[in-house]
Amino acid sequence: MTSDQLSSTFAALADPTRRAILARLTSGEASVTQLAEPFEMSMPAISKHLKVLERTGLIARGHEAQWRPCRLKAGPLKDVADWAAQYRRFWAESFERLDDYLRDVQKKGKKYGHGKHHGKQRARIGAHPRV
Amino acid sequence: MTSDQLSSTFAALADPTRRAILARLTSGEASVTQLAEPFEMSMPAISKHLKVLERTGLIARGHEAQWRPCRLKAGPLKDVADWAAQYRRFWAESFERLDDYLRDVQKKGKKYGHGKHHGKQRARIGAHPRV
DNA sequence: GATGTATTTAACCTGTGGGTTAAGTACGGT
DNA sequence: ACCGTACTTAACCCACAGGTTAAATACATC
Repeated sequence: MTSDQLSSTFAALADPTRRAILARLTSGEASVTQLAEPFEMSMPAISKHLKVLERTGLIARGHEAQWRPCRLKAGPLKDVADWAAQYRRFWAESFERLDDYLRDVQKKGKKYGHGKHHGKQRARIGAHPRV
Repeated sequence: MTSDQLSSTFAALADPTRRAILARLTSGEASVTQLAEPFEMSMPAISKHLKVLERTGLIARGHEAQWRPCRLKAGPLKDVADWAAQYRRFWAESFERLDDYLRDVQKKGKKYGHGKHHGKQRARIGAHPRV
């Protein structure tokens, strides 16, 4: 999972129309026209959205007569979930308090660094998350 | 959690520089200059990235002398994790096979609908995900 | 082979995202 | 008071995302 793949996945998910399409596909395969139906949007627009989702690997497309049925491919969503899970401890309430405490402690030491030589800061807890 | 908030969070996370900044902030508060240091990018560029992260609620900023220390606010990441978790069963390998089976079953029934009257499809498993 | 349906492609418009440089603001130290 | 440091704002550029309409493609049916 390269950083670029994650970037395109997030970019794809940033559009509510595309998220709605994914949601719709959880109840099964659907044709382009069926997917377009809930939206006040031209077919080519939907077609573009589907192309984005396909490039990102979030859907796969079939080829039956004149239909191009879409089905959900949730693989990249696991990457998203895994990425976000790295920050789990930072949204846990208990950690918030711990963080405040650690910040106070840190305050006693040297901060930011004035002028050219600012010491590299150390990680305080756990390993560094993947980007 | 409105759909728009989720959209801006995903949009914010779609940029690798911003994700790197978040990762850096897991090891504690940092000044803008410190955050900028790893990147071959002008300060204003970093400043803009921070503004995006702040608007999205992913960081909060302090005000100490001429420094604007940033700290991580992981709240929105929980929303991301929760959203992605809705699709958990779709990336589980076991489900893939189940899905294939169900798709075959469905194939026996009417498909897509020819002409005007295509029947509304039913959800097959569980509830509909939030968008 | 003409017609209708499903979908994509092409050409185009507009807004915005991410970068730049240059100037402005705010603060501390001497 | 002046200088250096930290950071933001302003003005600008360019690429691209998301939408449009109109035309092209692919297939099924009559």
